[in-house]
Amino acid sequence: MPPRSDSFTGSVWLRPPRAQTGQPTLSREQIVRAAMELLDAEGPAGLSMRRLGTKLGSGATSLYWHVANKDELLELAVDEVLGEIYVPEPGDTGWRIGASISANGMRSALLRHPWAIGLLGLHPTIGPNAMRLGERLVALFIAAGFRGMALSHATAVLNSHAIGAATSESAIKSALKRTGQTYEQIAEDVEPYLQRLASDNPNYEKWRQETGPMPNDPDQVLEETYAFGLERLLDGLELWLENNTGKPSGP
Amino acid sequence: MPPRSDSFTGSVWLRPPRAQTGQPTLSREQIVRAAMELLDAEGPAGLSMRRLGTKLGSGATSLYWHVANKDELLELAVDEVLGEIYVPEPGDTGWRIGASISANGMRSALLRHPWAIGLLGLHPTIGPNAMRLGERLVALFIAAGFRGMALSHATAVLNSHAIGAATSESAIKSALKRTGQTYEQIAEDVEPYLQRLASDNPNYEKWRQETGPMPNDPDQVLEETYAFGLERLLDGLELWLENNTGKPSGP
DNA sequence: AAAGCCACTCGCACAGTGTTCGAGCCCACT
DNA sequence: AGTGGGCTCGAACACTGTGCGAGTGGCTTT
Repeated sequence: MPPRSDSFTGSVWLRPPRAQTGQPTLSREQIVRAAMELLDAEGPAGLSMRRLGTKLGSGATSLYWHVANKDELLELAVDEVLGEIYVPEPGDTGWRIGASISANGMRSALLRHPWAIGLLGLHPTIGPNAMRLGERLVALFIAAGFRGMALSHATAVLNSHAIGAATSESAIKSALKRTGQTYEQIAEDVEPYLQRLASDNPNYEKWRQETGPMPNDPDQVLEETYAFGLERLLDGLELWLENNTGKPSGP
Repeated sequence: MPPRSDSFTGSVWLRPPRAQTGQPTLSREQIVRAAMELLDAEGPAGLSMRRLGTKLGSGATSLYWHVANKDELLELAVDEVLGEIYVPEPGDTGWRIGASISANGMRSALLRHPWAIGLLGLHPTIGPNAMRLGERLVALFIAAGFRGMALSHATAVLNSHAIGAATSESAIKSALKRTGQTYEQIAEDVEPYLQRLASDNPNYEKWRQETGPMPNDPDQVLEETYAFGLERLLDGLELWLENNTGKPSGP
């Protein structure tokens, strides 16, 4: 595999595929799939080229024929994650529901593969699955009435919300998973630290009173938080549509 | 430094500080600051314990007296990034402006230190700076009229937007920086790939027509995208306030 | 049928990583 | 004067990503 050039031309997505004869024992798809399994099972630390090689029953360096380097492998894996997201066609539902389904899909795909979250900021997501996702969303928002730059912005903010929410959620879930503790146990551990901080931060007590005691099902709360934000965001987009286009927001 | 236990009690933030005598040549603050400089200058790959040691004129393993491990060092660095964010007091401005300033601050802090973005999903941000940030935002939103769970959700969605937007922005900026190309050059490189994809994705052409030609100042466009989303989000929150509290949104 | 090309695999080696361990230093307190 | 402990550090271990060059097998061309 030729070394990735410094110019963008060397990107996985632009590089022409390799010629092929016979039936190679390894394939790029197979490698990416196996890498995802390792990542899902053991997190980013669980993926090394050597382990991936042995998992595939081949030498570690054989992988480099099919993939330029580990970075590129991860880029491919991220696009595969995005491939799991379903976005409805404009005719199927109204834009609000379509957008919700899309954002929900992105959030849950990222939570299913939390290792992908930390990779999103590294390379622009321009793989085929990312593009398909983008184009579907654009179709949805065109049908809603968005035009010009607002179209681009609207799709971007929807994805941003899903990514940001998934990031925050993943942080908490990873702590729960890592320590193996329940939410209550952690709350108990953190309590004295919070007490100490509360003296510096007067509003903190008020906040705790407002939100009440820590719930024992964090998953549900996290989902509520995400859903609340999504509804507010969609409300804001709808409002913009009403004020900036002749028609109301549509069916 | 005692090894980080698996329970949450072992977290940097909960562990009692070390006793101290004499004047040690190294300090935790110094180490974190130096680490941030390396990260800012050369990205995540630029930070190794050995390099950090030599930068501080000390042995690499000396660092382990002040910091449990590299992971914890990064956790400290992330909180330091959050410490750069200014959030106004409720009395200073209306809640909308205050929230905007806060979100802008988070976005720019993350863009100043892009390495922090990928770390946000790893551990919950409960460092002192993160807490101060949260409490300030809570104060702002209490003044706005948010109560109960909605208070918590509103602060969360604001941060999520900033994080998500910074993630997407950072992805693009890192590509520009890495290749050293201009936006136009990259667009030219990617063009044939896009043409190929366009045949599968019919709406893609429509999208390009809508958004027009690629602008030569991506920074401005990215900022616009972020700002558009923020305004929509704040609109949505304001709408919620109007429908769920007696008072209007306030001054 | 022979020859050669080329897709593909892989062992070795290199430079570098995070982290542990134990030895040591030197200051503060008894 | 002596001892404890905060603090530093060198050596070592297991492991990482990856370049290089040799090797192998099947297809294509002569």
